[in-house]
This record gives sequence, structure tokens and C-alpha cells, in this order.
Amino acid sequence: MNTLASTPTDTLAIERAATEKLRRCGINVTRQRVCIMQYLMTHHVHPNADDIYSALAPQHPSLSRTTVYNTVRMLAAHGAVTLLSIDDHNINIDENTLPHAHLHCTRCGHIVDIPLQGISTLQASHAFTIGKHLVQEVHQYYKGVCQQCLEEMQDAQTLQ
Amino acid sequence: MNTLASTPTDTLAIERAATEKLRRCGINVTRQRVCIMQYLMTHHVHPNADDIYSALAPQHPSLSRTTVYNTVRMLAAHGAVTLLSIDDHNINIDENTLPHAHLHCTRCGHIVDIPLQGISTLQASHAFTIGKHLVQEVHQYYKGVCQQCLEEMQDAQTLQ
DNA sequence: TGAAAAAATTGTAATCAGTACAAAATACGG
DNA sequence: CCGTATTTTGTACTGATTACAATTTTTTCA
Repeated sequence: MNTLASTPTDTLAIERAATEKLRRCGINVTRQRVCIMQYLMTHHVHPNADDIYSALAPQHPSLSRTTVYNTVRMLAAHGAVTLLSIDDHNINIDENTLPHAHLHCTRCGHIVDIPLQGISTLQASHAFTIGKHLVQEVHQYYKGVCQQCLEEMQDAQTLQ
Repeated sequence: MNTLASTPTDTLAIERAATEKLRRCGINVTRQRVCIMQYLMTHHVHPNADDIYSALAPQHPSLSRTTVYNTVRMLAAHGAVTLLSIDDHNINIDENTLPHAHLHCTRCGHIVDIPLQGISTLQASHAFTIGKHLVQEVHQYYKGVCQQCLEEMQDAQTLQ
């Protein structure tokens, strides 16, 4: 997971950014919350609660699954993250709260960010109407195969 | 639930349409399946499996929850219905398999059909690309307040 | 600084939608 | 009408999420 590019300075910067974000959202800062937010800010594949727990548990042996679930729920309530119901069996967590769409890759299972279709980010940031309905939140997701998987499939074919 | 408009002829017509649809999708026709499909074709608020069970159980005492779940799963596998992951805690069933979007009303809880935004129904019926990703399925849903609720809220205000 | 109060964390037990499974019922071909 | 294949049914199970109560940590303020 760690690359040469990850220096102590980077780590500190991310920790500061995570702390900052919690404060901005009016959430009391604790070690566990910073840690979870940090994870979300550096892993853009939209993990579910258990992914977060599994990833952090080795370094934080005292961390409890319940804390992860509680934290995720509170982050969502304070608008610090959005919850995605894309996967039938899990709730995925998105740290990027600017309106955007998602592609759920059926090959690698990852969820990648893509631009909204048919609605500008600006429009999606406020309430608007479709027909005579009032729209307050925009959720768009697409199922298919992500660019990376398409390339891998092409490579595999070329090699044969 | 029953209105004066619902005559025996209508009921028979719907039953025939439900049977027809099952056949068209290559599904063996049984009493229970017709019954569930009929319910889906006449209740356009996108019920979940338990809604269906609760609605049908009184008239069909032998019906089992498992049958409803099995049937829904098989209908989806045969493309006779689409499954919606809008509600965090339930899978909702949509009998209309033409590509379209949904509005989830936060006031009445219903899910109503609305047109797709930014993508034509025709385009959404086939695979296409967004950026360099391959898209095979389009899911758009919007959270807000439906027209009917908006009108009810307006009426309530007028009366005061 | 140092207790008392408030907030957060933790582990265990419970919940609840959905599924696996095997027995009973039903349909169907000959 | 019989034997086989398909469905249905009820019960038991799974796995994600939540409730809860005890413990720990943080904050407050005298």
C-alpha cells in the first residue's frame, strides 16, 4: 500500500486535513474519528463500514466495529460524507460531498467517481424541480466496466 | 383500495397481462407468480418484498414469504422486473423495465417514476460510454418531495 | 490541578432483510 | 393413473447494522 511518495510530511498533512474537515462539520474531534476520516480521504474506492474496520483494525487494535458504524452514521448526519446504496448488501461511504455520479464496475467491484449526466454540479447543489416534483438530492450511478478494467481486458487479449 | 372503476373484466385483463408477461420472459406460469406480477402491475409505488407479502397474504393464506423473495429474485434474473437500491434498508421492485428515473419522496415515502435526465431512454437501452468507462445500466434517482405532497402541503397552508 | 460531568468508545446481544435447505405439494408427460 | 420435475412452504441460518450498558476518555470549571 505504501509508496515511496508517502512521506511523514504527507501523512501529517492528511491528518491535519481530516481534523480540519471534522471541525468544519461541527463534529468533536477524536483519535478514532480522525483516523476514519483520514482513511476515507485517501481511499477513493468508497469503502463500506467493514472495509474501514478491516483496514484500520491492525494498526488500532482497540478499534471496535460499532465505533466505525457510529462514526459513519454521524459523519453522514453532519454532511461530512454521503452514503451510497449501490451495492445491494452494503452501504458505501463517499467522502467527496460535491454532487457527482458513480460507476460501479461489475468486474473489479470498485465504485469510481464520474461527472453527473444531464445536470450541472451547480444545479445539483441546490433544490430544483423536475416536472412538478421538488428535487433536493441527486443520485446517479451507472453499472458497467471501468476504464482500468477495460484496459486490463484489452492487454490480456493482446498478449494471447 | 377497490374503486368503482375496478370491474371483473378489468381484473381478468390484468391477470391475462401478467400471465402474458411471465410467458414472454420465459418464466413458467404459476398461481403465485401471476398473483405477484399482477400486484406489481397495479401498484406503481415500487413495493419491497415484504410489502408484497403483506398485501397478498390475507387473500392467499398459504403464500409464504420465501415464495415472494424467490419469485422476485427470479423475475429480476429473467429481466421481468428491475431491483432498486434506493432505500437503505430494502430492495424495491419495479415492474417497468424501460429505462427511467425515480423520485423518492421523503414526505410520503413513495417512489414515483420520472424521465431520465441527460440520457435518452433509447441510449440507456444499450451499452454506451461515459468518458472511457463502459456503461451497461443506468440508475438515476432523486430525493425530494413529490408533486402530490407539494399540493397537499399547499392545500394545508391555504386552509389555515 | 483535580474531581465531577459529559461525551465517546467498546463488546455483546439483539434485530431484521434476505437466503439455504429439505420436506410437502403441485403440475405434467406418457 | 403413475413417476418425474418443478414449485411452494416453513424453519433455520446468515450477515450487515443497531441497541444497550459498562468502561474509558475528554472536558469543564472550581
